[in-house]
Amino acid sequence: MNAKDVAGLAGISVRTLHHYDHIGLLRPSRNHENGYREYTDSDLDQLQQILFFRECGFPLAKIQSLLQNPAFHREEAFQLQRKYLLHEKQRIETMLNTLERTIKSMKGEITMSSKEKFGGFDMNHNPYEDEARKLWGDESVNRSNAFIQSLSENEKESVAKGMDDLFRSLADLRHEDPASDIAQKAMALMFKHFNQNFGHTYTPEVFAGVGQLYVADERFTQNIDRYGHGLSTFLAEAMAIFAQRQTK
Amino acid sequence: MNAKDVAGLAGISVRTLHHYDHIGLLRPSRNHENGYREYTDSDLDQLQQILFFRECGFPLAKIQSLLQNPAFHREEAFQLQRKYLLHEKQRIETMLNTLERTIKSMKGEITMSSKEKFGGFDMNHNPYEDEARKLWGDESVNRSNAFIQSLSENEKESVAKGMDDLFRSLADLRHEDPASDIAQKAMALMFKHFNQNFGHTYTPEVFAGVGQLYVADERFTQNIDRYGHGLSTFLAEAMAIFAQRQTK
DNA sequence: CTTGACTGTAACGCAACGTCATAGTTTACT
DNA sequence: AGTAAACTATGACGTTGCGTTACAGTCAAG
Repeated sequence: MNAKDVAGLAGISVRTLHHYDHIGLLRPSRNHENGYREYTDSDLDQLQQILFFRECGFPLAKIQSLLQNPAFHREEAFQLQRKYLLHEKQRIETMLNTLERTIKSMKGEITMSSKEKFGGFDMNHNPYEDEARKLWGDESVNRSNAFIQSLSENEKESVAKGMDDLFRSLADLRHEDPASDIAQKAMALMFKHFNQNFGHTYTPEVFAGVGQLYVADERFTQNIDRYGHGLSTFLAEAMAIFAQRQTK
Repeated sequence: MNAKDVAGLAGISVRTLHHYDHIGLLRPSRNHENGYREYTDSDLDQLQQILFFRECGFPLAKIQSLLQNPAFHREEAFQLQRKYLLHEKQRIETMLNTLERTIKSMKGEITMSSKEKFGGFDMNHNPYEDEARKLWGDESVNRSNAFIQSLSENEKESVAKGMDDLFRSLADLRHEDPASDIAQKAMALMFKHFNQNFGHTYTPEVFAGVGQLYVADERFTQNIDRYGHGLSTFLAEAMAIFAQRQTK
């Protein structure tokens, strides 16, 4: 799908897509002949996420770090966005109330205090940023997450892409033996996927480190286990075994 | 009332008030001793209007020109804002729908077309700008409105302030003889008010010209007559008589 | 009478694009 | 086939609506 059609679909401008590409928020693949942008269905899903978060008032940079975070969980994101939209709806209803009361007070039917006249305007601090931080962390998580830190800005962008799919496809394996053939083959794929997304700067040691992070940091544990109970423990072990076998 | 309290009331920052003062959108009076800003109740009403329009997505410059326009009508503005808020509420409900369907489609319960995934995002062209233009015009009206054009930017700001009150207080006079004492005294007050708000660049001839504009341009006619049927005609005559008596 | 909270202006900074300008590409139509 | 119209890409600068210092005067409390 080309940029123009995507823009039309999503109700945004082509320039906006260029911008998101430029800052690394949404990097579509390119037609190798002419360099034109080509958006896949997965890109569209990402764009939807981006626009939802944008609607919730998140700055693009924060959206980027959220989507990049390995602990990011799509359904949880949707629930957060739902909360925000319900809150917004409430605010708008308050403003409608304020409006109608203001009209009445103009006509002298009622009187309004100064405070009342601004009911619904206060949209200053959305608690959603904080909540998002609690859910997926941001700098603090990234700081503990040394291997992400080691990446250049240019490499960071595509980390989260496919993370969701990955965990989901791995969920069914969690009752297998971490050392089993099938589990280890999956780890090989995961390693490959990580390396592709992290720009080939990925050693088996770091890979195992991430596995440890999955059980050590409960934010990761909780989110990963949502794909299947015990998945994080399984992954930690399987990743460790994989790394061990790689290095010797 | 000082800036800090106003900001707290309206849920905005003091810097925002400074900004609105700077661009001439809301110029409070000053404490002559120390130059501190002092907001009257009327200023608060103006601020409420500004915030409503801002909420509707109007750029500050357009808000300014709207509020400046002599044909501006407060209740009509409220109705327009009400329309917008209802539209917004609708849009949010659509997005909530999109969200819930997306979650379901994620779980494989349903399938969604690409178009569906972006339901509710298109908030590109709000028809409210156009509607506002139809209601009160903008450049086109200002252009026909030569006396406004002749003013410096610095003088323009406070034009609309009190316009509403003025028309309302004049409405009851519309059945009087335009040449009567009471009518002419009202015209004297109106002339004074205009001069104060237009920065003393106001001659009786221009004053009469404005009166002609009130009956010549139906946008003015319609809006003014909303304060009382026949008010525009009455004003045109009374203003002409007043001007005539002033010049000889 | 000093300290701290508050006020002012001025100036730069910033996010998220809009808006050219310039140039290669594809489509549509003679 | 030729050519105009429509689309694409990449800079690069412009714009809106404030946030954020920086620096200075002012006022209330101890």
